[in-house]
Amino acid sequence: MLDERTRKILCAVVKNYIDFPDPVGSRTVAKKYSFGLSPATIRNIMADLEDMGFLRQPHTSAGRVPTDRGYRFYVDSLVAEEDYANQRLLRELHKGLETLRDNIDTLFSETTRTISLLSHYLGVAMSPKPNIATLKKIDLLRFRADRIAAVLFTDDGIIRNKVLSFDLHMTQKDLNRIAGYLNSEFSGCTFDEIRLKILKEMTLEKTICDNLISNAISICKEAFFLPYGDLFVSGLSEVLDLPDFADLQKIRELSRAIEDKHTVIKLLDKLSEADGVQIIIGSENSMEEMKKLSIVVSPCKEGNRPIGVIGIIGPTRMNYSSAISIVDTTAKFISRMLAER
Amino acid sequence: MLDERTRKILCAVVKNYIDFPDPVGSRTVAKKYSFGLSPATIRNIMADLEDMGFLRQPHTSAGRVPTDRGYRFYVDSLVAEEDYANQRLLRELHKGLETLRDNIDTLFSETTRTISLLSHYLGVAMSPKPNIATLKKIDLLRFRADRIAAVLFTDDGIIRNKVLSFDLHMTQKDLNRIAGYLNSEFSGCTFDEIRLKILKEMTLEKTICDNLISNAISICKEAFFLPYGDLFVSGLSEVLDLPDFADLQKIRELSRAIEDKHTVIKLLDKLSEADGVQIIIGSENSMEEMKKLSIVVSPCKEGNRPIGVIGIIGPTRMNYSSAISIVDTTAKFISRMLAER
DNA sequence: TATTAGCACTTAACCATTAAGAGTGCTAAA
DNA sequence: TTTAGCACTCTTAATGGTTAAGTGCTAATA
Repeated sequence: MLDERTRKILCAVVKNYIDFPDPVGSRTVAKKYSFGLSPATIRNIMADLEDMGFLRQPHTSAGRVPTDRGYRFYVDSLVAEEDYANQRLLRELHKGLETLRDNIDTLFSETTRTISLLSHYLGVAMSPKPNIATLKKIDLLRFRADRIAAVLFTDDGIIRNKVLSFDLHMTQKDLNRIAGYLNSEFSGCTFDEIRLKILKEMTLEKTICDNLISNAISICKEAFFLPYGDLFVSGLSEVLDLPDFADLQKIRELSRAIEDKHTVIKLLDKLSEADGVQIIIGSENSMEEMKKLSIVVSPCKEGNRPIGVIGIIGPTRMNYSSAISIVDTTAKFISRMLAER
Repeated sequence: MLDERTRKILCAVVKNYIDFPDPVGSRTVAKKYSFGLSPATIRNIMADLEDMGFLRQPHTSAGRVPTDRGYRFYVDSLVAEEDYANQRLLRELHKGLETLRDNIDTLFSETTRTISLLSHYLGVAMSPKPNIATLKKIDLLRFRADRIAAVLFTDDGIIRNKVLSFDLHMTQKDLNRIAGYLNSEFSGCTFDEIRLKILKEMTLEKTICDNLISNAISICKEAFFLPYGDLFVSGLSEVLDLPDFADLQKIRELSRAIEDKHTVIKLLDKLSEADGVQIIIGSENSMEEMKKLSIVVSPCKEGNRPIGVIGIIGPTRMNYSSAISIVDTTAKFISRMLAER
């Protein structure tokens, strides 16, 4: 569709605009990216690119600026080169995160910090949601007079606990028996499956005479309904230095976007099951507040199972090359680390 | 020191400046706050107040603006009136937080959201730090091949768990015995005390022949060193609408201030042991990035024991009256809720 | 036919100037 | 002691002129 020369000029414009936040003129392209063409020729080509929707002019007689479609073209033609920066990144990750292996929340929150420091954009991470984790073991422990603490062990290696109110008095022995029953019944099932089973059990309505089972079910009703994965964002002070957010309105939009955690979680969730780095540019985004931002994310996986998502949020004028490489390296590092434990 | 009339004029200036973000002129004060004095007289008094350091002029021939000292005077003379807004606040709190009682982290993060929504400033909260909690019970559970999960119950009602690496193979029975030993030894002690005891034990150096005790100690070495209380901040998009943060530099300072979690935690920590609402105005703040911000905080207590801190961060030109009332009401609400469980 | 040089035109950004408006300090009168 | 009046200061917004960057178009050129 685009011939070689046109393609190169488009990339040159995008690249230059990423490096310097001003509209790119034909002269600049001619000078900096020795095509052996005069500004006039390049002007013609740029006008074509504008017609095709890859570039646009902020106003008549300004230089050109990439559209989201232009960025998309550039990104697709990018091969994320594993450069020396990755070495530095890996060292950084080792130093900062190695000890956090067993505390997923801290791990993810520190990861966002590291990512944002290195990329100078926002670092984001979503910790694993419980519903596809499979239960390995449940322990029930007495706690205060009328409370039970359910400690849930899952194959994602995260220990979750939930406090349940329970008016009946039960000894630790009772609880152990119930836990034993639940383990035999549910271990190996995912949380989703367990919830389904419980609902079925409850609708069966057969008068459950077995006290143990009836108690077990009331416990389950609460225990397996856990909060969704958490969202971590950091690096606001990094992006405020970018000229893209020099204007108050932009900052407002950005902060509204990242404070709407619920929507961001849903967004990241969709991306958590794919493989490798994924990029969403500006208007490609379904989330209203994000239509002027780009996202570069990668799922973290332990084996095949998604265990969270990490990524970068920044302006559409983002250094995609470096962002991709940082996200990719970090996601792989974390995946490897989690697999090793 | 200040006569009645002077005091009233000072308060009028501060109040007006809080309501409208422009320097306050003598005419405005004369008109709006019927003192029965002409602008000229008020001008004289305002000049006096400036000499005394309660007001200042942004530039010659502008109206007056309160200094930090001026705000301080105003705040000290404020009686936080429990007004109808509190009723609304309480309803809001009931609706939003009641179900979260047993999940402290979610409770605190939701609280910041509620506070920021109501106050239109930043909501902050620090969840309890573990070091002054007293241990009620510890359970040790086998987990994967070489890991042990320590589940810690404390009198602040929070269940903490920590994963320990441990190369020796131990059965659940072994662990139960060790847990029993630890419970008999440490329950009723604060984490601080426990850490001290362990250190002492370790330096005793007497060849510990008892396998159980030696294992118990290695477990303790890890188990009782827990991450510090967490900091929650939300409501950035609220404050961005304030004229006080109309300028980029201010926003940068603010975001740097709240991203430096470590320092903020230290700051809040200091305030967590006092009683009731505390207010720090601008330059009174020891934290460099906060010298242009004000903080209104209150500890949450369960009985006598601090269990966290909640508060508001905003510009020095803050509606102190409403901020105080919101923080006070919320802190009391949470304290009561925690005590009831 | 594809490229280039030249030129008129557009626009934003910058600067200085101006005028309006708000508020002060000072002085003199009440 | 308070107030009225007035000259003065400073900010803000509007105005207009200039500059620099960059375009689109046309005509010449390889």
